[in-house]
Amino acid sequence: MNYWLMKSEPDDVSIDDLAARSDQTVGWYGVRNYQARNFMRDQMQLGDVVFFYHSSCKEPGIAGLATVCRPAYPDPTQFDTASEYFDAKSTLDKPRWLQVDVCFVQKTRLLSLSELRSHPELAQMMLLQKGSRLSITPVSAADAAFILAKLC
DNA sequence: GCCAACGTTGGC
DNA sequence: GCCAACGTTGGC
Repeated sequence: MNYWLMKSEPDDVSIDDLAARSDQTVGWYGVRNYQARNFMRDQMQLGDVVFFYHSSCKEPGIAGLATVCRPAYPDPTQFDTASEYFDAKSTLDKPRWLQVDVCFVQKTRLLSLSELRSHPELAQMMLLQKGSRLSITPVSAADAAFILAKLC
């Protein structure tokens, strides 16, 4: 089992939005970065733990926990000409972009980015590296345990 | 709104 | 294959 940090803009999908869905599940659409896609394609497994991170907002940070409840499959928005995520270079038999489904586990207190940075134990987290912009990053088991302890 | 850092594109 | 120009991310 692996641990991941996945960024979502709360104006788009927040942890509350996820909790409010009838199936408490969301397809993680819109990833248009190859490295992030490859994490989903090659490494994400059913049951992996997801730290649900709110980005591009007033208080960026970890806002809840989720789990991977469907492994990678084609992101439907790449075929939707009305979508901002439409990709003309993608075809049905050769889709470029993938998504996983993520299922709500629980909302947590907000563990802010500044608080994450304040812990030297987490200094090597990919999220915290200078210039890191990836929307999906792996979290080591040790870092995950540390974060989970801080969330409770 | 600014801007640093990174990713992608496309001409050569 | 190089690399300049451009686009995007995302914290501040």
